[in-house]
Amino acid sequence: MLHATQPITRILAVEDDPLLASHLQTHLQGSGYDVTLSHDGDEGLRLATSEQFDLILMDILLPGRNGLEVLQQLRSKHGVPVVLMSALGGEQNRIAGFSQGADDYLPKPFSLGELSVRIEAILRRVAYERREQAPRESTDDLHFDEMGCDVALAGTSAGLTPSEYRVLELLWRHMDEALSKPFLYQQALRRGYAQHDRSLDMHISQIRRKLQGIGYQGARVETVWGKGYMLARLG
Amino acid sequence: MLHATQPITRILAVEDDPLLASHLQTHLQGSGYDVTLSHDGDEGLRLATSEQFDLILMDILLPGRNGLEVLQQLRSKHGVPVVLMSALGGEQNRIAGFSQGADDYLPKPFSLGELSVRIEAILRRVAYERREQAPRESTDDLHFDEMGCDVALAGTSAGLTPSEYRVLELLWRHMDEALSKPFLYQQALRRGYAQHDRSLDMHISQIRRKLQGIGYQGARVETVWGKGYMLARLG
DNA sequence: TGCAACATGACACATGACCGGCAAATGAAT
DNA sequence: ATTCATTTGCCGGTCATGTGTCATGTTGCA
Repeated sequence: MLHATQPITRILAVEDDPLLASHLQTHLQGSGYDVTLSHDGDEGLRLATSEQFDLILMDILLPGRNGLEVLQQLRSKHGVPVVLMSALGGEQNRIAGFSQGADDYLPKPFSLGELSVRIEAILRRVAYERREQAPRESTDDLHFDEMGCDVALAGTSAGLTPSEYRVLELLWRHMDEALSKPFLYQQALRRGYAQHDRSLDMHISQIRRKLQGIGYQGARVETVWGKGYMLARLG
Repeated sequence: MLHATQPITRILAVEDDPLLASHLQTHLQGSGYDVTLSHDGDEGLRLATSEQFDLILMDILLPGRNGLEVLQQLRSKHGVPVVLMSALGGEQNRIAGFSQGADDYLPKPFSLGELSVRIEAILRRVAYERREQAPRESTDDLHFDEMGCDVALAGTSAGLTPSEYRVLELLWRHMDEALSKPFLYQQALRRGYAQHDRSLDMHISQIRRKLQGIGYQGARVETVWGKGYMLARLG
């Protein structure tokens, strides 16, 4: 069940039937997801590896490369959750799908409601696992509120905007490591970096101001001249 | 398989073919359900709205009003799970059914075993959702009248409309938690959320007005900018 | 050191998305 | 036809975000 909008959940739907694809898109967008469509296996694989998605929904029977092959390629590198769909209801396919690492398998026909329920279940599980694996937070450190897109220190929240949150979260995950502008643009702002784009600088500026505003002393956003930005821990 | 714990699950089967209807009744009663038969669309709709069923099983091709129409009428008020049956196996019909809010679609011919499996699955899912959304302990607070679709405070009722009631009930069940617009649209208005849809805002506006009208002070509907709405406890 | 080229910080403003309220249109029920 | 619930369109305001400009700081080179 989707309660609040996360930093925006992105779903890649790989489905060659235009009618079904369109319905998937409409329904999932109505449920608050950012949906990208692809109509064949090769393009799907390219998108899945080049951009960042929270979940991939894929037909098995596809032109180009079939869903199981794409899944296999994906699993060799990525851990992104994958839901397979297929009209081939046979146990064979189902088992093949799961053994390749699929997270769920929907035999056609299925209802769009059913689809939503499964997707939400998987996203919930993934979020839970991530939280479990996350390094423990010390009490006097920043607290990240994934749902609310905000961070807080000892109860006072910084009032970050979603973009600011995504930037800070990236920096936080790569503590003490310089991240390039192109990388930050791609991962946090979801677009390419152009030479005179000053958006990221604005976000950095705001993040600095807001972190100072709540009196955070644990780390500082430092600029690595000509390279990018880095969140540096302070002693 | 049905639990030993009652209450008995009631199913309404709307099917004009007497032979199939009889088979459905026999089989489902054998599985422990209380089955009511109806042979045309109008009567089916009347029964579905006047009595209370846990699931409705309905043919699409019916004398009187066809299954899709009945479903549409039903969905404007009820959330009862509906399973459609049809000899028309086309994608078109299937998708039409789902987009009207059907919970499942069985292309004829189907086995009675298959039917049982699907019914079980749906009932399980609905039970699960109910549990998820179990209402919180109501103190000496608002009194929810599920049947009348209204809430009251110390005897004075707010005069909510059905939609307003469903929205408020959802917010109530998730007290102090921001609910996204897509979620509220999906759950309370039973459709997807599109960008320039103002209906929910209107309902929220009315709910605020009516709650204030009966002098309710226990909680307030707050807007979480860019996220959705939240019912926040006060005091 | 002095200078040019460029990256960055800071500010103001433009754009578009989101929200509240009103009024009118649509739809369903009687 | 009338009434009520619900949806849609519009206006004005606010917020998130991107863009343009200028000031400041850094780099590299003479």
